[in-house]
Amino acid sequence: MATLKQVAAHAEVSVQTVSNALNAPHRLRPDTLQRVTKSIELLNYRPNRNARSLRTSAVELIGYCVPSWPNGQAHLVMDQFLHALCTAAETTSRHILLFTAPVGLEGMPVYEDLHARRLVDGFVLSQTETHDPRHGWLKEQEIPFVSFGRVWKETTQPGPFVDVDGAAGCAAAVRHLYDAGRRRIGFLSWPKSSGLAEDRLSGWSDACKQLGLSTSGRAMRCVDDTIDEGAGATAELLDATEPVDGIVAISDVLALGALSELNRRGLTAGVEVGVTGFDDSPLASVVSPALTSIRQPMDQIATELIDILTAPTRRSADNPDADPTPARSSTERLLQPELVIRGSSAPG
Amino acid sequence: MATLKQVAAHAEVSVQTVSNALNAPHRLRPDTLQRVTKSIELLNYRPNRNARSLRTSAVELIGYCVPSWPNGQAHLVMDQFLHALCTAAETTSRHILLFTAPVGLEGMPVYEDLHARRLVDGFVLSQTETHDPRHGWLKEQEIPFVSFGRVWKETTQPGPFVDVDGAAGCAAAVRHLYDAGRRRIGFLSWPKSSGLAEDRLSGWSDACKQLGLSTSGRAMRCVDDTIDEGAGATAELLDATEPVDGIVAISDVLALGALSELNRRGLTAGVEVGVTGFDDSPLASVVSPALTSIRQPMDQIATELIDILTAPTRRSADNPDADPTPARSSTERLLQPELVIRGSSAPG
DNA sequence: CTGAAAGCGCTTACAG
DNA sequence: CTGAAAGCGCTTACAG
Repeated sequence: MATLKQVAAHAEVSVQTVSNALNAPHRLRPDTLQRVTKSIELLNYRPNRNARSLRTSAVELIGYCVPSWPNGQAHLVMDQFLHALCTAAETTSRHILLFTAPVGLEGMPVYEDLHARRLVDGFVLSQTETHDPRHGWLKEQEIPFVSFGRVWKETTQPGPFVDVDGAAGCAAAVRHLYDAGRRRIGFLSWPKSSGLAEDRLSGWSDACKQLGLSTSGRAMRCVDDTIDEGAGATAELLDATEPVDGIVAISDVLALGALSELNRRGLTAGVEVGVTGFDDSPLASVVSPALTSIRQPMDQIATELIDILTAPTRRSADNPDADPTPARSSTERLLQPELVIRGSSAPG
Repeated sequence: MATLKQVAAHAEVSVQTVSNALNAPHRLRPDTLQRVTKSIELLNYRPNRNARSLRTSAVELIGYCVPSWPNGQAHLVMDQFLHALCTAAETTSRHILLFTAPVGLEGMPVYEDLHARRLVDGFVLSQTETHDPRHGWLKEQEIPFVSFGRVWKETTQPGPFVDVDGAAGCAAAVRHLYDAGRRRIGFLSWPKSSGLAEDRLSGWSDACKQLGLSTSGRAMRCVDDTIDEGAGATAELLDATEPVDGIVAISDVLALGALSELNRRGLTAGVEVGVTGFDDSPLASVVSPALTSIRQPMDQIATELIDILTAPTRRSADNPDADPTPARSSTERLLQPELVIRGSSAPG
C-alpha cells in the first residue's frame, strides 16, 4: 500500500504538495498537478482514512441505531430507508455506521461512547417515539444529531428534524376516496398515546369535515399493528348502522386487515369499499388487488437528513445570537408524502 | 476530551502504562492498575479509535453492502439479519459499515476502495447469487470476506461461507405435512436457474420419495416472487386430476399466494390444505391463519459469519500448506433451519 | 507555488 | 513491573 511519502518521492515533490493535489488542487501549478496525479495513479495510491481522521478529528461516519423489535413487528420499509440514507451519505463522501443500543435513555451511554471514541461524527435518529428522550439528551451533551420524525407533545422540538406531513397524506387519501364516490369514510388508527397517530387522524378528520362527511364513530383504535386487529376494526365499521364505503388505514398492515375482512365477506376492495394504507411497504404491491398507499419520500428524507447533519454551520458552538439564518426553517423540514394509487381504492 | 497523556500525568505514570492498563491490565501491579483506572474514570477518558487504528492498521469495521431492489422486491428479513449481524459484531467490539455499490463485478471497485482506504477490514456478503462474481474477485485481491449463502454451480466455493440447509428445511416441511395426514404435496418454486431454488426443491423431492409420495407434476415454477404468481401456481395444483392437499412454498410471499387462492375458493389453510412458507418473515405471523414457515437461524448465522471473518488465522497470508486445521470444516458452515409451526399447516 | 517540520493520539518493541 | 522514544500516515500553519 503506497503512502503519501512514496507518492511524493515518485513525483519528486514534497508530501505537502501531494496532499494539496488531493485536497486543494487549485493551489498547484497545472504541470505539477499533472505529474503528481500521474504518480498517484501509477502507485494506485489511496489516502489512509484513519490518518486523515486522526489529524482532522472528523471521521465522516454517521451512526444509526438498528431498531430491534422485541414484539416481532418488522420495520417493513427499513431497507428502503437505509438504502436512501447510505446513498445520501455517500454523495457527501460519508458512510453509515450501524450499532445497537437499548431503547430509551438506557441506550444513551452507547451513543455517547461511540461519539467520544470518535467512531462517528454524529447520529441519525429514527423510530422517534412520542416523548422520545434521546433528542434532549444528545442536545444537552452537544452531540450532533438529526431526527427522522418529531418528538410529539413536547413544548419545543429538541434539535433538528425531518418529518413527513402525515396529516396531509391522510387528507389526500380522504379526498381521493371522495373523488371515487365514497361518502362514508372510516379511519383505522392506533392508540391515542401516539402523537404520530393523532397527527394522521387529524388529517382524516379535517378532510372529512371539509367535505361535509361525518366522522362520528368512524375512527377505530387498533392496539396492535396486525392484520387481525385491522380486520376486526373493519368488521365493526361494516356492521355499523351506516356501513363505511371507504377506509383510510394508518398502516399497510391494518389496511391488509381491511382487505382480508372484505375478502371474507365476499366484497372486493376498490369496488364496494375503497381502502388505502400508509408507507407503501412491500406488502402493498404484493397483494391483490394491490394496495393504494401513502408513500413517504425516502430519498428526499435521507438527503435532507444528511444535509442538516453535515451543514457546516454548527450554531451551538459559535455565536448563537448574531446569526442571520432563520433557525427554524433550516433545521425543521416537513415533507409531503405521495399517494400511490392502486386497485384497492378504485376499480380497474 | 482527555488524552492518554493527560491520564498518564494525572495518574503519575507513563503513557505506556495507561495503554497497558487498557489493553493488557495483567502487566500492571494491582495498586498501579487501580490508580490508573481511577484516573481514567475521573477524566472520563475514552481512547481515540482513529489513533488506535492508524497505529495497528485494524479499523474493526466490517463492510456490508445494502442491497437495492430495483424490481421493488423487498428483503423482508433484512432488518432481522442486520440486527443480528450488528449484535454479533459488537460482541467482538466491531461495527458494521454500510455502503452501496452496483451489483455484480461493476461494484467491486467500491469494495476495493473501501478496503484500500482502510475504512473496513473486510466484508460480509449476502444476497449471494448463482454465479456471484464478487467472491472470486475479492479472493483474488486477497481482501478478507465471508459470504452468507453459497455461490452455486461453481466447481469450488471461493472463500468461506455460512449457509442454511434449505433442502433439509423443505424436507422437514414435507414430513410435517405428512404427519398431519397430507399425501399429495406440491412445491412452489422459482426458475431452474437459481441454485438456491434447486437445493430447496431437492429437499422436497427427496423427502416425498422417501415417504412414497408422488412428485410428478407437483413442482411449480413461479417467475416472480409475488402473491399473484403463488396464487396462480396453487390454482393449477388444486385443479389437477389429483389435487394437492399440501403445499410447500419456497418463500413466504408465494405461500401467501397459496393462502389467498385457498381463501378465494372457500378453503381454509390448515384444514383442507396444509401450507408452509420459507423465511418466517414478518408476513408469516401477520396473516390469518398464521403461516407455518421455515426460519433461518439469523443470530447463529451472524455469529458464525463474524467468527469466521475475525478468526485470527488468516490462512491466505502465511503458510497455506503446513497448516494442521482442516480448511473446509472451519470456513464452510451449513446451519439447520427451524420449522415454525402455525395454523396454516395444522388446524387449531 | 512549494517545502521542512510539528503534531493528531495512540501502540509497541526496547531498555532499565 | 515501568518508562522514554519511535512511528503509524496524514494535514496544516509557517517560511521561503
